[in-house]
Amino acid sequence: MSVKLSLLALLAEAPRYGYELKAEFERRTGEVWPLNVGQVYTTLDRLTRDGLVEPTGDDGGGHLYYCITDAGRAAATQWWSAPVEPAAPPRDELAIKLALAVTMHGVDVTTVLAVQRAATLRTMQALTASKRATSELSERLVVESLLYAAEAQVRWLDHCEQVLSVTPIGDRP
Amino acid sequence: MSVKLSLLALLAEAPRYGYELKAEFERRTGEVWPLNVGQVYTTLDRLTRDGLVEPTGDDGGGHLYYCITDAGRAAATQWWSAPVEPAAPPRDELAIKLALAVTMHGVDVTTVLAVQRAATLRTMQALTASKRATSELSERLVVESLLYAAEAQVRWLDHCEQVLSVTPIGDRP
DNA sequence: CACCGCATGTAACGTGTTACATGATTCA
DNA sequence: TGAATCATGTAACACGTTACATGCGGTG
Repeated sequence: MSVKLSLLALLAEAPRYGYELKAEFERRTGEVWPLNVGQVYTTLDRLTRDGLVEPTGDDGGGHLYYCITDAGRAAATQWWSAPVEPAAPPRDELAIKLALAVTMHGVDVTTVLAVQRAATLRTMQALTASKRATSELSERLVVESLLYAAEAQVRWLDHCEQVLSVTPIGDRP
Repeated sequence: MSVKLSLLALLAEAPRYGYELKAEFERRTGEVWPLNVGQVYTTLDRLTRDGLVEPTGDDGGGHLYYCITDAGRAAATQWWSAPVEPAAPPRDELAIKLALAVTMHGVDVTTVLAVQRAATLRTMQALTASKRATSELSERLVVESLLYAAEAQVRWLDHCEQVLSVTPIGDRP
C-alpha cells in the first residue's frame, strides 16, 4: 500500500497532477525507490475508484489536477495516526531462504551466509556513498533507514553462523 | 517471489503434494507467516506454467505429487547461489511514511514516531514470547531475524527523533 | 448422523510494475 | 529540424491473497 498511501498523503497536502506527484515523491524519498510515472496514473485511477480522490477539471495548461475527498482525508489521517504493521510483517525472503537452507540437504548454508553477507556489505557501502549525496533531510533519513536495516541483517547473519557452528548438521532437532 | 521460490526449493528436495508443501513450509518457518493452502495451488499452477515443476500422476491415495524439472532445478540452484536483493530493496512503508511526514505540514512527526516506537516495542515483546515457544532451530532463526529488524527499526526511530530535535521545523532544507 | 481435518482446486480481487502509445513544449 | 523532457494514459502481466466449493475419511 506504500504507493497508494503516499500519493494520498501528498494529495492531502495540496491538489496535484500526476507528474507532479511522481516528482514530489522522489524529491522527498530520494532515488532509492524510483516511481514509474505509469504507476502514478494507475494508482490515481484506483484511488478514484475507491472514492478517496477526485479528478478536478483541466486547470490551465494541460494539467489534470486531482483533489482529495473527505473519505480520502479520513484515510490519510488514519494512516498518520496508526503505526505501520502492528502484526503481520511482510514475508522476508532472506529469512525464509535461510530457514529452508538450514533444514535442507545439499545446500551449503555457510556459503549462502557468506555470499549474503558480502552482498549486504556491498549494499551498505553503496548506501553510505549515496548518503553523502543526499540534499534533503527526509532523503537522508530514508537512506539511513536502509543502512540500519542492512546493518541488522549483517548482525543476524553473524548470529546465524554462530548458532550453526554450535549446532552442526546432525545435532539439529 | 518468496512463496514461489520456497515451494520450488522444497520440490527440489523431493516430490511433494500441495498440502504437504504448506505443512513443510510452516514447519520450517514457524507460525509467523501462515501460508494459505489455496495459494500453494495457485503457485503450483504458475510454476507449472513456467515449466519449473510438473505434476506427476496421482500416486496412491488421492495425492497429486509435483516434481521439479531440469529448468526448475536450475532456478533453485541459482536461488541458492545468488544473494537476496543486491540492489532494489522493496519499498519500506515506514521509511516512506516518515520521509513524507517530515516534509509535510499538519503532521505531528513526534507523535508518529512515538506511536510507531510503541507499536514496534510491543511487536518485539510478542516476538520474544513466541521465540520461547519455538521448537525448530530454523523457526527460531526466523523469529530472531524479525527481532533484529525490529530492534534496528527502534534504533532508527530514535535516530530520527534525535536528528529532528537538532533540526527543528523551519530550519529544514 | 454430524462434524472435523485432510486434500484439491477455482474465481476473483488487490497492489505493484512495466511496456508502450500519444501529444505538447522546450531548446540546441 | 530534431531530440529531450514534460505529461497523460492504457494494456498487460506478476505475485500475493482470500473466499468459496468440493470430496474423502475418521470419530464422537
